[in-house]
Amino acid sequence: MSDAWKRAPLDEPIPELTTARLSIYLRCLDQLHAAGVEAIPSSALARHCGVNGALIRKDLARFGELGVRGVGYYVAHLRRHLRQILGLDRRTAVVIIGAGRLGSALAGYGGFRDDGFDVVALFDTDASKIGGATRDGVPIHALDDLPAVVDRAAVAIAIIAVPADAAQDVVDRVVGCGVRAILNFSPGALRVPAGVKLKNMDATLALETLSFFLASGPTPGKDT
Amino acid sequence: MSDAWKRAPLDEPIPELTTARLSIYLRCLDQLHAAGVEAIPSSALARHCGVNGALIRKDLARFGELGVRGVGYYVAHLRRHLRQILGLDRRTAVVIIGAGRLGSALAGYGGFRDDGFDVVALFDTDASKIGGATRDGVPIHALDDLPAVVDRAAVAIAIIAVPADAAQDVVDRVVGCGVRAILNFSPGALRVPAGVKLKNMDATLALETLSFFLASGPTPGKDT
DNA sequence: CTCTGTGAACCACTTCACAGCA
DNA sequence: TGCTGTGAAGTGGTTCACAGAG
Repeated sequence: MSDAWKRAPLDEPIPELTTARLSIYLRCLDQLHAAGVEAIPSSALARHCGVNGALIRKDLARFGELGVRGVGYYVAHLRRHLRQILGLDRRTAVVIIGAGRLGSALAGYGGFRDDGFDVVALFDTDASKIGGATRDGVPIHALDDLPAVVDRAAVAIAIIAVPADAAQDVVDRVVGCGVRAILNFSPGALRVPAGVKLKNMDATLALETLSFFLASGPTPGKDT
Repeated sequence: MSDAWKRAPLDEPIPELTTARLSIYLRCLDQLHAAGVEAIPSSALARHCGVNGALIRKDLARFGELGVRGVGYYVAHLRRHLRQILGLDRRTAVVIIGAGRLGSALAGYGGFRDDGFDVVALFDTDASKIGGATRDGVPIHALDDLPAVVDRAAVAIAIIAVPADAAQDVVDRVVGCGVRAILNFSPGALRVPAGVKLKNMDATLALETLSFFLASGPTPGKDT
């Protein structure tokens, strides 16, 4: 029974719901920082981003004693800390597979760049697109060039924006290049080996969820 | 198979996680149906879509006794039933607010139509776009015409694809037109009144989650 | 026999409540 | 005093295990 149990970073796994909230806290803090707020108690931050105060404290306490008793959390300090925890204190290279409409739209979205993510290239199998670039100047490569680009640009994340029937093959190739984080926009389930993180953004699934809500007599429910 | 299915205990609310899984089950069933499978036990369906068999039985049992003991579930029958539960047995009119790159890309995505969702119009405030149409022939209206179109086409779902700083205002207008289901692609939290279902598809949030995974020593975890 | 439907156990996350520090 | 950090209680969803229908 040891007494000195330091709240060292990551001694136990962090629930994904917690990490999603960290991003939300960070956005609130950005606003507060811009508004010149220096410190804020969990209760006020909670009201600001619509969650329970105790939950914020528990979430943050996982990463050390970030707060100050009697005061709350120093905005600038916590902001810096969260950015570091989320890996936003450095830039991350991202590739998009599929230079169709969705892939091109995502490549041109400035929100990613502002957040530390650089879309360094798109990939496609359409010969008429290969060698070109999007309207924003992001080059479009042949899918076969993926390993070389991933290696050269130290790509950490791949975004999948290809038709459903090509998605699994693309994922396999991406994983084969050593990419361990994938954001998938295509519908349907994809398999990835252990150690690779796959996050799905399935718009069709979301529409069906809304359709169910409408079909089953709109009962007031929580939003997501 | 008898049509004498009992009206399920819909007296208690259905968890959203359950409804998301219903969509997944349905997709599996579509494949099985195409493959000519007539009936399938929960254990096999479970393996097929990567969840626990008991969970499938619990999910489905909420809507009545859909299975047959000793046999499993009849594919065609269950498929029809799930489509009805999810409200996919009829077509649903959808509008997209924001005729930028993302909005246009979504308007042209055939997957929605195949699933029963018709994108009937886009809306924008850019005068140079208003009165035109997307490459797929979907008309682009002025945002001020929203109430008229929603009314005329019986629009049930709105997709938000506008910049973050315009999102809340757009949502308020959409809700004001009587639309009670919203799919939001813009980052940040939005407020909707009770009785309106809001579903967020925040790509930046997803990228940050992946970034956290990469930053905190990729521990093998479940995918989403 | 096989497989569903379901109570009970289990587990994960959230909220409550309060000791303790500034 | 006001607030954080945290054990304890509460909540909700998943898995287990089995009675019972076909």
